[in-house]
Amino acid sequence: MSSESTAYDPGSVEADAQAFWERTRAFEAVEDPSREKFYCLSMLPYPSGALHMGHVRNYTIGDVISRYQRMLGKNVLQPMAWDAFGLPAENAAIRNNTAPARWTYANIEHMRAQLKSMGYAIDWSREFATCRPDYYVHEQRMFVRLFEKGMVYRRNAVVNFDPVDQTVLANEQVIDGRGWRSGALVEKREIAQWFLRITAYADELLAGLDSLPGWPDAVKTMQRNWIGRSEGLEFAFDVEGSAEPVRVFTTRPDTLMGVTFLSIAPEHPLAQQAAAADPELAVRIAALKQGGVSEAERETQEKRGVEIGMFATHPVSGEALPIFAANFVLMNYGTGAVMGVPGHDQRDWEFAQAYALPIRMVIVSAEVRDALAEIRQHVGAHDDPMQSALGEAGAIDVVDTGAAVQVVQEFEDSVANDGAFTEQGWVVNSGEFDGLDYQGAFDAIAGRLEKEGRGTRQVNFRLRDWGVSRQRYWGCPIPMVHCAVCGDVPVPESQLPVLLPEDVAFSGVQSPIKADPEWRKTTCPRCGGPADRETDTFDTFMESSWYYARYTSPGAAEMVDARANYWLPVDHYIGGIEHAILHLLYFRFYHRLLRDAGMVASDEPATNLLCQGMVIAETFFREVEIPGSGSGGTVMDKVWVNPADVEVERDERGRVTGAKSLIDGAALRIGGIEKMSKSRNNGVDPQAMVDKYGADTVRLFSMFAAPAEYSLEWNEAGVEGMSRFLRRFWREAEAALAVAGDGTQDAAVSGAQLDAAGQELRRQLHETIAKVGDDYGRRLSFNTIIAALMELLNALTRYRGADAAAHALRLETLRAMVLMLNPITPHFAHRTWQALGNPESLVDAQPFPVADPAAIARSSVTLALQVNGKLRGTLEVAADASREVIETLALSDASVVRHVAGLSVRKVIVVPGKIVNVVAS
RNA sequence: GCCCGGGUGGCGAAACUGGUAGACGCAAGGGACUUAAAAUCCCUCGGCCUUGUGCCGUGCCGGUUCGAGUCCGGCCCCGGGCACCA
Repeated sequence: MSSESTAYDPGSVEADAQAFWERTRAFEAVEDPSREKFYCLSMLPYPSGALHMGHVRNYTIGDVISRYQRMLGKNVLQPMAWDAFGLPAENAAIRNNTAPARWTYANIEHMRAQLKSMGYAIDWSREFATCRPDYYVHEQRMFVRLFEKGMVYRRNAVVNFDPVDQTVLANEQVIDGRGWRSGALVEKREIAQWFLRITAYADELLAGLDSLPGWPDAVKTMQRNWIGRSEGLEFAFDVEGSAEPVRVFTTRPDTLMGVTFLSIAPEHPLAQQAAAADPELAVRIAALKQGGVSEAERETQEKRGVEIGMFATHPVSGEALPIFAANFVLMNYGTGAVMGVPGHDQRDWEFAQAYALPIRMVIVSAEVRDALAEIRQHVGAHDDPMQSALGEAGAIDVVDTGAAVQVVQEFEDSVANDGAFTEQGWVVNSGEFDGLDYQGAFDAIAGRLEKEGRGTRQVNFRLRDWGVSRQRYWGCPIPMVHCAVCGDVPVPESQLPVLLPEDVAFSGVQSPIKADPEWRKTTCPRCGGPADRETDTFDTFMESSWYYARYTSPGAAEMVDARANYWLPVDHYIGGIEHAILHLLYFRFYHRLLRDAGMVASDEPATNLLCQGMVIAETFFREVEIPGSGSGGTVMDKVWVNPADVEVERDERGRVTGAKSLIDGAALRIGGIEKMSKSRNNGVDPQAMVDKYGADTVRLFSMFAAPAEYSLEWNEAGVEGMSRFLRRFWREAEAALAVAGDGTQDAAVSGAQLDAAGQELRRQLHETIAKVGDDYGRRLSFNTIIAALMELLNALTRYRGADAAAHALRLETLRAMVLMLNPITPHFAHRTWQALGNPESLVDAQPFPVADPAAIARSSVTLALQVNGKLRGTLEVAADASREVIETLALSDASVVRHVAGLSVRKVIVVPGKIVNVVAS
């Protein structure tokens, strides 16, 4: 920009600014204990091929926070890396007949260039890819050290198994209970896997949530529920004809007398014992293993059970209880067995209905308890009140107890017909425990079983240990050796890393390191005899659990070095809400592992967290006929058309009435707004948007269109609106410079020199400065920042002042606006800042503007005037007007007088600076 | 099924601590400028009617309050997660 008129050309503006930042190494962060640090971290991308809008949104939010903190004078670190191991590389390798490594590295090159074109203030000197040995060697070393500490163990666990392809499937690869490639019904299969003892930290991970005021409540609540601390009783049922009892855990020992059956996992030893003795039963039990392992599938599939022909003994009543192997009980979780209380657990209730098992009510509401007590007075204390109430109702004095009998009858009907009574209540039908409340019955029943040596009170967690074994190739090799003599032996640190070969032929049927008989051959580090390497690789959550720490210490010989404690914990972490539980829990867990290894000094990895919403877009499709399977007919299928190739049609009120293809003009159907995805072909390519409008416009739109936490609907007309705003700003600055010369003169303005319109503009400027600073720093409300700056530009455009003071005010306003816009549109700000007469670069810690309190002060305020809470007008009063004065003015207002006519005024409520409400009746 | 969110004009949204619902932007309609187009500028824009400082209106039903988009109870719908997608 110069004093002669030029159009805003984002291409050259952005290229210049990016070249300047690169040349001056503007964003390379250097540890400096004399300065306050700010570590701003965005979740690292998986290099899937090309940047998508979700990345753009995530990294723009992080960049805005980073650049704002930098303007506050902080020493900001904003790094980037690549979460480079994972399943998609294997799928792409099969599709493209290439090695996963090559595909991954090519994607990284492409996506890095795309990120750079967005102008993010990233310290690229700290970049890494997690698939490189110099990254994963640290992970392997950590693992063998954790093994020595007893934090790692190996046991059997269930996986999805495709019986046709003979492979383990990820949950994502199981669709409607079938393998995604073979279509075969998936089965559960047990295989040996490695686990990290995250449950050893369950209490701490739970308690630590209270020390995170900067995390969203939704995330903390989800994590609390996921960890799921509960207090209960673990106890044993003796089994007739078996030496081994069945152990169960329950949070509801008060319902013990309502147990009418037991459910065990199909893999439970007792089920296996029964199966071994009866081939037909073995087949039926094996059939229960059908279906995937995911909780969602398990909980929504039909509850099925097989009676195994064995009976457990009720520990109090001695009653024989049938034992079922059931598809909803998993061997991995808890004891692999649960007690069945159909009266008070909904799943057990449904199971009992399906298998005609008795439903016994042993807990009732207070109302029913009272009704039973009333009936008891009439039938005598020696009788079972419920039996009497129901069985001998006719014999009871109907006048006195009819209502009570009805209450009990309705309760019983509801449990019999509508479902279990799952609330806590009072115990009935339970002999010596009758009349106790939840806690009383818990203590009495737990106490009795403990005294008999049959059970113990236990704190139980829903959280399970972290299974880190994956039967895949493209991951970090697990550094263990299996020796026939010595068992499982960790690879000595001196022999690390265990390298993953990258130059492999990959068919997808089996991992190359499993297929290659040579790769696994090694010698036992302990006895020197022949041994096999572990051929499983780590869960890729392992890499993403500690990458944030590695950024602080590039090149360190260990995971991190002393630099980590300068930067950590992360001051602001930004990523998608879909990571609320798994990633963010592993992240918090791993930080504690680092702490307990003496590598970091803090307890939590990040003090503030922002979870951004998804990016969504309209979908369009046309229906086509494709040949149907089988007898030669056709079926309708949908062909999805990208929004970039669609023109929507509207009626004269702006409502969408239809859509047609820009390619062939064909009419299209509108499929609704959904998450951007390949399957719906509604992804909008960020690169195309940057090429067309410039990165600043794309950044501006993605920050304006919705609050960071909400879904963001991509809408190209909206992008054009953002482009218009920047062009208007550019023109306004040019016009100001055309009058004011080169803009170097002092722009300081005192309110006294300005006319009323100038004072009003200056007030709005400083109110905007105050609001925008608050929105950036405290509220993280970026859309309202942009709206406020648009309002200010509208006001500036309308301002007609023409004297020297007015021109100075224009420059003051424009300079402040450039600074306020800088975090969001940094290229644009870089150029306009210099044009406005500032020789220094904006990026060099220009302080964020500070509001002038004198400009904001008001002499009068406008109050809303209400009668009985309904708006009846407004009232202009002096800012320091007393309550009495305001009341008097309000009651004499013509509109108020009219609306209270015929009523008497009861009171007048005055909320200073806001409203006056006259209450009349 | 379970856990966590969300629902405000034709659309994205704003209303921050219970205090003037719809700022800002998009779309649409009308106008100006222009040979024309683009660009730009101006006006209108929740619904209803009796056009009034009128009535109704924040998913639905009920409650608390002088006052509810905001708080409470119940329901409906949509989205995220559910441990091997990342």
